[in-house]
Amino acid sequence: MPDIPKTYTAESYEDALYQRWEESGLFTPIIQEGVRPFVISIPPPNATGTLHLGHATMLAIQDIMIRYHRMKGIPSLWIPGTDHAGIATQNKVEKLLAEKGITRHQLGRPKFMEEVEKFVEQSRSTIKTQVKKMGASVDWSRERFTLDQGLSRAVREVFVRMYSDGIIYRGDSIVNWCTRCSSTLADDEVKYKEEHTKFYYIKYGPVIIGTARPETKFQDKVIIVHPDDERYKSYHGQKLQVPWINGNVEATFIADPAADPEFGSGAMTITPAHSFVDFDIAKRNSLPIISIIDEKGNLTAEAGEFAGQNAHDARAAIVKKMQDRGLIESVDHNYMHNLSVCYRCDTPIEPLVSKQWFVDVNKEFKFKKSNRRPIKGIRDGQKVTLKQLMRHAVEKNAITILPDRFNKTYFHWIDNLRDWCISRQIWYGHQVPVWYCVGDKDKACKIDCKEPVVGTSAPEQCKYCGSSNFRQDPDTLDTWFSSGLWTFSTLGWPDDTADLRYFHPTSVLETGYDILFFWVARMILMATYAIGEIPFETVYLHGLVRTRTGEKMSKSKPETCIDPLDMIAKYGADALRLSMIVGSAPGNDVRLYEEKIAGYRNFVNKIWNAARFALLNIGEEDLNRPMSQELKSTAAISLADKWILTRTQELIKDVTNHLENFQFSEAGTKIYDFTWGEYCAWYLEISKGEHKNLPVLIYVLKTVLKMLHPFVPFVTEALWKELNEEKMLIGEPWPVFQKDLIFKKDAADMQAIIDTISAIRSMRQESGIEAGQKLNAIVYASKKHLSLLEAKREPIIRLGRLEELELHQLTKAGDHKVHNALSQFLSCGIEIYIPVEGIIDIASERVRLSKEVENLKSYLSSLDTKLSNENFIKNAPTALVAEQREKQATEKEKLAKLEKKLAQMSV
RNA sequence: GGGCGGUUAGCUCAGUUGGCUAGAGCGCCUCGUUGACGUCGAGGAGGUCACAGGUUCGACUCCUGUACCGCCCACCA
Repeated sequence: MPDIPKTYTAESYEDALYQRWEESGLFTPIIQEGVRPFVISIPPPNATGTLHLGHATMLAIQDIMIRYHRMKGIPSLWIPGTDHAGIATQNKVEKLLAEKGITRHQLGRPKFMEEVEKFVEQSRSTIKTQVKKMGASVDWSRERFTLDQGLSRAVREVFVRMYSDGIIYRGDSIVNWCTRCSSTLADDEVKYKEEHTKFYYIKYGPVIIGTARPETKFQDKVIIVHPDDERYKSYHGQKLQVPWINGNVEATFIADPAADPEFGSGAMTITPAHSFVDFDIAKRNSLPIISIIDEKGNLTAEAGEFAGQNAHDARAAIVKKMQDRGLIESVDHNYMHNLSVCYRCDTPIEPLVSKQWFVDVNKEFKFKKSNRRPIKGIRDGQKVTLKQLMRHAVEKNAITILPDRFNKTYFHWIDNLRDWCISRQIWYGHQVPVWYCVGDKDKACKIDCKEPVVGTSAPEQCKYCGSSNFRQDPDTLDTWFSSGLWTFSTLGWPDDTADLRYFHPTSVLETGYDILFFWVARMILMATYAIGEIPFETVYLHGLVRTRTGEKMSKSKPETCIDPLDMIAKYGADALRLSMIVGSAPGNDVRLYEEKIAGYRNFVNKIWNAARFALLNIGEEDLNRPMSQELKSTAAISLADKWILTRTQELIKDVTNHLENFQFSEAGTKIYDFTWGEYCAWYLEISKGEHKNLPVLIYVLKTVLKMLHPFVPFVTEALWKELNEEKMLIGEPWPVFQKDLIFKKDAADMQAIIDTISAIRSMRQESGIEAGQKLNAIVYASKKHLSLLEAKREPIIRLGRLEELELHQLTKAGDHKVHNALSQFLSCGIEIYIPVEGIIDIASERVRLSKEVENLKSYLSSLDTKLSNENFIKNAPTALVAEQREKQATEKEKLAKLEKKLAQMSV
């Protein structure tokens, strides 16, 4: 008999098990031509530090999918990796340096980069450890990092292609500028914060204009009015002199629909260089764009005497001057507006015009079709825009988004998408693959050869002046530019590798809904553009992990913020995994707290003990005996065996279906209920009293362990070893539904026994009979049931805690009187009486009985009305009608018996 | 302003083609040393499925509207 501890202590098994898995090589799939693989690219965690519960969630869900498919015998690849996360990582390192009083500028670019790389190396190894702690069965041999040589090559390749297709361009455009990061930000890297501020109404010649930012108004020179606004129709195109902050300016009236006649005076001035809306108006009307604020946040020469001052700080003085000049009409002191701030550092965003690199999402180019798994519906060489491609991929169902409500969000995002600013003025990242000739020292370049040279590597010689001195563009690319390539750059693209050919497109992209735009959409853009394939077939979006009260978890609130590593140390990775899977629906946020994890730890321990008990009954020789044949041999098989075998087959069907349909919570719940509520609570309990059928016991245990494995890989693998299995569970085949192990009738019979025992237990306790008190039970049943009950006499007595069990055949008259007894009438026709004379007060039983009669009556009346409704009979499925009829009959019979019984008690 | 989601037992949540007297875990109450498990076992209380209409033989489930909570997008000078 194996010596197994009474409780499962996760920490003494997990690391060793993970190591065994790794050493087994099973994390690395074997390419089988002709078999479609199952592939997940991990959403690469940022190389900024540690994993949080969001990562734990994604690891749990993805590991379930990977392990399931691996067990099904499908080559399953899960590629791990990390993202360099340019801005986030640079900020982090800058903060660390600031603690030592050092700035990145003091260090200089090369030294600073060394610091970053040191930090990142550390961080990446921490992340790797944590991924292992979760039990994630990723293929470490294919681990990638967005700054790897290969991936960097992919980045340059895409950049060059896009540039030559005219999709990437360099231009002066309005961008979100973070003055602290000294960098641009993409539109979706800007967050909004509500803020109270002053709102100024200012006289501008004949009109009153409103603004919250008077410091940007120095060069406002046009008055925009709506073309249809009758008040201003005669002014269109007129010029006039207007007294302004630093003297008079010449103002022009321009008609443009952007002006809302209902708002204020219906007229407005514009500041094209510092407002996205105004910039568009200026472009439409070919108006000059004058920068008032520079990249440090200071006022430019255009501000006259205020030049050089910080724009925000100068506001008061500027307002003062306006006031002195009589320009201020009024001030609203309680104006609410949304302040835009940097999503990384919370600094207010300054929209300004700057020379940057953009991806044009509306520019047509010739689509290049993949020759392996091309997107349907678009021809090779067809002219398309990136927007159209992104829309097409999802609209035509090449990509399925789950839950599907996110389709709408996705389309809305695409429709409002503007050109993507991809250059960043930070140091950490892929440097823009663009060079500029600087000429030679002795022979300064006379020809104007300053045009950008774009290429995958530095140019050798300037085609104009022959110089080989080039300066690479100092900017780096948006992090999402490289992570957008993730599904195929990790497989070796731009080379035509075996991996790329076999594993792309990937199967499922599983991630949080919060990065649908940041990342998911960008991957669709990049894959469809660069290789003419979709990056993945299904997008599964999980919700955010929140605190018990629904707040976002934040490290600044340690009392509610849960660290996955702490939980793993305390409850085990299996428990943590379950707590994030069961009871959560896709796309919905999950509230997590410690008791929940503790609950699943209890379940993990239950699994352990279920196996432990089985093992206490199984000898070594039994374990090692092949016994698949004996399973079906009728000689040794009992009713309980047939029942549990049937239930097991049904479970295989259910769990497999749910997993195929991404219903992880449902699948988990089903195995949980089966393991605890059927296998342990009934099958094992009943087996204690009778001759054990070892083949069935072992078969069911192993089958359940297999199905549990994707959810709780550690405890199941540990037990698998105790079962003397040589191979590891991770590589076992997924259970297959076997029709010949379904015993429908026997299963129903067993259910009748279970119901009988439950009824006895419930009667005892409801009447407040002491647990130690042994009782007699008198049971009436049909001939068929009688032999069943006879056969299961032992468990009924034991589990019902009876002294004696009297069995009688039910007579047609049903006239058996058992005086002063508790009674229960089961739907299957079994009648149970427990004489309680001298044990309890019979009056309370009367009360209980009448309550039950009332219940039954109201239920029956609802059935009656339903069945007397012609339309129900006509329209409802016949099976349902039959079922309801049957129910009506049995419940009617039951009611008659209950009423009779109640009458007998009135003595 | 536009869009999306939530509202089911005291708490946290399941409930996917509309068809069982609506389920689970935790908590609560009563009880328990039965050959694995007290990280256990038995039983129980507790819900007009937010509200109001509608469609349907039938609605927690579909439609319309309302209220409250939350999220996303846009951002009115």
